[in-house]
Amino acid sequence: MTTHLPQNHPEMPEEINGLRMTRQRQEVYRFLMGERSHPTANEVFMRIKEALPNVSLATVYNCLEALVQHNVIRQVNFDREPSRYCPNLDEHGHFHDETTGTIHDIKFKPGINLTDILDLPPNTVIKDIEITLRGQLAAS
Amino acid sequence: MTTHLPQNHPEMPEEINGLRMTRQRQEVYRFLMGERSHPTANEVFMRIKEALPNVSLATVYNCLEALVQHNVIRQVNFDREPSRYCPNLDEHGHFHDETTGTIHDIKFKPGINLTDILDLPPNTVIKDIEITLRGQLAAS
DNA sequence: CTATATGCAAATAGTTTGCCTGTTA
DNA sequence: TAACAGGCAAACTATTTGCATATAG
Repeated sequence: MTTHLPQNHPEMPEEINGLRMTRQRQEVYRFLMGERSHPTANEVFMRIKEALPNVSLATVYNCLEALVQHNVIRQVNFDREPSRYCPNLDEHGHFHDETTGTIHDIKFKPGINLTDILDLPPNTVIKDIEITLRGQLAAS
Repeated sequence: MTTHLPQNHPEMPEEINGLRMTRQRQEVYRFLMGERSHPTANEVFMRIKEALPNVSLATVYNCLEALVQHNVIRQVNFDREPSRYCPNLDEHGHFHDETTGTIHDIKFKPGINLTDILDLPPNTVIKDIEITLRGQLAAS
């Protein structure tokens, strides 16, 4: 039975996409990688406090922003609700099930290129696309 | 030269989609209908103050929410920025040009049904779809 | 030793709420 | 006259910032 966590996770690289992986960033990243629930900053905070009791919410925000800026995770926004974070870097959308409050990744059907269906002005450089759906997942 | 606006705009119906069109809601709605710039609540507020000097920002928020709830206008959110409001009820997306800060409606190419390209779970009832793009509109 | 990251508390900004008054059906 | 809408200020909440300390290259 271990009483203390090691200072660093051995399987965690020192850097991801040029971002130095400090202990706090490691915990944030590790937690997100194992989650499909698209947690909020506060949920990440609550969870990694178990491993890092002194971590602050501001640091969690800083870590999340650093990871987003370095394309390690994605930030997902639903209306005016708190931002959520997603480890899935594939191009995909998000479905917000109003009944349960859960969020599901939505893939595109194979062979679909999103820009093909949008009537974009010429010479447009798209940096990011966000597709969010809201509705209900009826019981089958 | 008119010195005062009439109490109500003659061309404005008393009700839209079951929503009673008070003087404040009329001004908010009329302004939005003539705008393609997707104004924020504060921009609406600044503008309709010209016609209604005593209007309050809270009332503008209330009017906007009432209009959104009754499907008279749409609310558009970009990341964590202030909500914007759009009089275009057709299914469409929004492109945020980072260079100018402007927002453009993006139509879908003809014959495209959005749900056709999404790999949705069965029995899903979609209430709302939001597509937002961020990027740059290069000078042609 | 210099830059960067953390922790904490305070500040910020958009939005909402409470309460009282005014208006409308 | 009962329900709803408006105006104002205060409250709320997610997020950011300033600053002092700690850590890393």
